[in-house]
Amino acid sequence: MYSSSIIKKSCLNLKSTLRQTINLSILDTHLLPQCQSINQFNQILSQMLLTGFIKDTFAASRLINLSTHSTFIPFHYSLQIFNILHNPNGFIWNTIMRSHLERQNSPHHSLYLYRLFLVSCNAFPDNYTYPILLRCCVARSSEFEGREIHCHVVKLGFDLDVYVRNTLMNLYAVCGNMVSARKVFDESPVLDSVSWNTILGGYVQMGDVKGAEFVYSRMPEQSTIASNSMIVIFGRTGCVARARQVFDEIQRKDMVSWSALVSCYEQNDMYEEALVLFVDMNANGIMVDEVVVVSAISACTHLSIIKAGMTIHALAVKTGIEAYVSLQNALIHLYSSCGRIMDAQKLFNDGFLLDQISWNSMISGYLRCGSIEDAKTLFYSMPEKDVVSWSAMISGYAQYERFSEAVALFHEMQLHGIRPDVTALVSVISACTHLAALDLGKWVHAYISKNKIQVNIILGTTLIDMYMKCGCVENALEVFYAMEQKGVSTWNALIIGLAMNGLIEKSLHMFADMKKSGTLPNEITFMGVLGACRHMGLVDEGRHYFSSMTVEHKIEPNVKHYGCMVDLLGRAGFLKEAEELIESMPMAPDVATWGALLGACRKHQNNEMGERVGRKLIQLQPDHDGFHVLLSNIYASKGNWGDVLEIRGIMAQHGVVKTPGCSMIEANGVVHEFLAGDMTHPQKNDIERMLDVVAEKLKIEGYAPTTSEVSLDIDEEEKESALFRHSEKLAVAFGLIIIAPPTPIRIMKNLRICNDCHIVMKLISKAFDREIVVRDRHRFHHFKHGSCSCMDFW
DNA sequence: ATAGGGTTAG
Repeated sequence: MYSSSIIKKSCLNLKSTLRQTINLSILDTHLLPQCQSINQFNQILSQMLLTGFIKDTFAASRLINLSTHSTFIPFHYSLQIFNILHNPNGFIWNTIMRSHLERQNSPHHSLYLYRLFLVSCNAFPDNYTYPILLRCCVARSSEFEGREIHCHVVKLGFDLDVYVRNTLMNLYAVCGNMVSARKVFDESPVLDSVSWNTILGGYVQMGDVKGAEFVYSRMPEQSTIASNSMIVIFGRTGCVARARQVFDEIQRKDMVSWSALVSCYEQNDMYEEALVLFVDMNANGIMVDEVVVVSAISACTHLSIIKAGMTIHALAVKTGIEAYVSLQNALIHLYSSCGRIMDAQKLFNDGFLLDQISWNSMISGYLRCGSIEDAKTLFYSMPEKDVVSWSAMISGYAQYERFSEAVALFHEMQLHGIRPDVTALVSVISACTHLAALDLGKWVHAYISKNKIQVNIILGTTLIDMYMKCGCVENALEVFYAMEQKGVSTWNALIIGLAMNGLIEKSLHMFADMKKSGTLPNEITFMGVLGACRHMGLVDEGRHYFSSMTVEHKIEPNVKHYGCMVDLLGRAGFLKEAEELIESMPMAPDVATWGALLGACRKHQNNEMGERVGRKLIQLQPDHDGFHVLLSNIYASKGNWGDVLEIRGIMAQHGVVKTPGCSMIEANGVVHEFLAGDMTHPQKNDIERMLDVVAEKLKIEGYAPTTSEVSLDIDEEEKESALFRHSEKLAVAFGLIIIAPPTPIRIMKNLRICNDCHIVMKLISKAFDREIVVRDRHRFHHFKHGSCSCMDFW
């Protein structure tokens, strides 16, 4: 029998052997990385449990440290080991708290453990503990908890440790409290490079250029890191030249130095410079990573240079960084905004965890290339829609003239409680303009005022345009005068709008004001000015403005300007001069130019020229309905039914269908549509009766229908009845029923108002004492007391 | 006796 002391002794020997073996062979620092799998780890762990070696705090420390640093060991495993340890030392506590923060991203657990740590036996927080805890506070962005930790630091006497002080500084800086951060900095007995970088980084993050410059200028050594920070803050505050200067002065530029400058250019809309620098960076053999590549791609997107973008994409693939989400997003944005929707779609479909911007840029990409349905499908399948998604979709509808859908979506957006941004507002107002939905337009305007939304140039101009095109000149002027900043487009909307509403003198006056204000007129402005002259037949003024374009403003007239002049001259009866002007044009006259001349021939009954021009036009654009109709009208007015039939034949041959006249009228927020001869309206009986009343009253006023323009070879009575069912007459009858005076009856027509309807509207305005506003495809007619604002010239 | 901690930037 062995005595117990011998057993004890041999056990001790065994233990020490084991300890040495295991300690040296497995737990030694240099051999630790050899543990490569959970199996190997389990072997070590079970050996230690079996031998009781686990109770050795030093060995346990190594083990815990190993486990928390190995990705193949789940964190809860480490936690279990921690829980069976009897007396974890400070090192173990620190390790497990750090692991909670870094691996679990649960800083609150670390802070909770700290409380247990404080009351545990045989272990005390040390100077390593506090940087961890302070990082936890940063992760929770809790300055309050940070202050508490700061108190402990001071009480326990660790506040002279430079690591602790640097972390404290960082905490205050991240929480935006630069005063406290600066206090810690200023009161530090020892400052190392990290201290300087930290305080500098704080100012950079706050966007405090002065603070950053102050720190930078006083640094004992302006490291690359610090210079990089300066490039960043100069870039963010628009000081591009200074950023460049700092960059040039860096002795040893690293990847971030280059990258920061690329991004500085990119953020300041200097996309060419950004790309040049990116190329330069490559030429200098600097490594690139996903961040700088994203900047470069974004520059390509802004410049719409798809080729460079694709080259960079290839570079990214070669570098092996193509899987980064930020890069995927940037590429999707690039491809979708450059019209390569298929490439974008592929990336999008393969993409994983793509951000909101990708969804939005796919939607705008689809819309850009006209795939509205795809955009719509994507829009409705999005997990989350933000204002940008809604705005993109609404403006897409508006751009493709799907105005009622734009308005409907705007309403839907309201129901979802999304506050519209300026883009959405602009789109919906423009939709209102086209739908003549004045009520909604006014509502949107009120919404803008109520919510104090800044009316920028675009929004203001859109509002002016809307009011002008709805015939509300006063409201338009009000918007105009209230605008702080005005652009060319603003003046243009005003000039064109006034002219359109018959206020020619005022329109030309505004043009003079515009010149006085120093805003340079452009091609559109002259469309408005010449248009104004045209509306009133101001031939001399028109000639003057036309020649002033080249002489005074250095603007070459385009086809449209010529067309306008031809129209002006032609209408005034200067047919010969008009035709000569066409022949003198430096560019090929377009269909509209000839069309203007044809219209003039019709008006001045120059049938010889009319037929010549008409035939030419039909050849030029065989599928245009208007010219056939005009020409056929010329024949019809002469009773030349044979030629009328021939034109009809040509029309049938080319499948030309006369665009049906269509008038819209808004009543109580609902837009009603009437087609010529269309009697499908639910209130058709009332309308029918009202038409009879109108006919009665007009007869008293001495009205006789102008049937000569009806080019149908039918008898007079039928002609009269067809004439009396023109869409604008149906609309006005409906308006007389449903809109109570003194509200004007507002009608919008797709074609130009015909002569007969114009007469009828004047008579109605007198006989019923109503104000009627008709907007045809050209301009406005304000009927009041039997006369029209166009003075019968249109 | 011993291991471990902090900052910044595109």
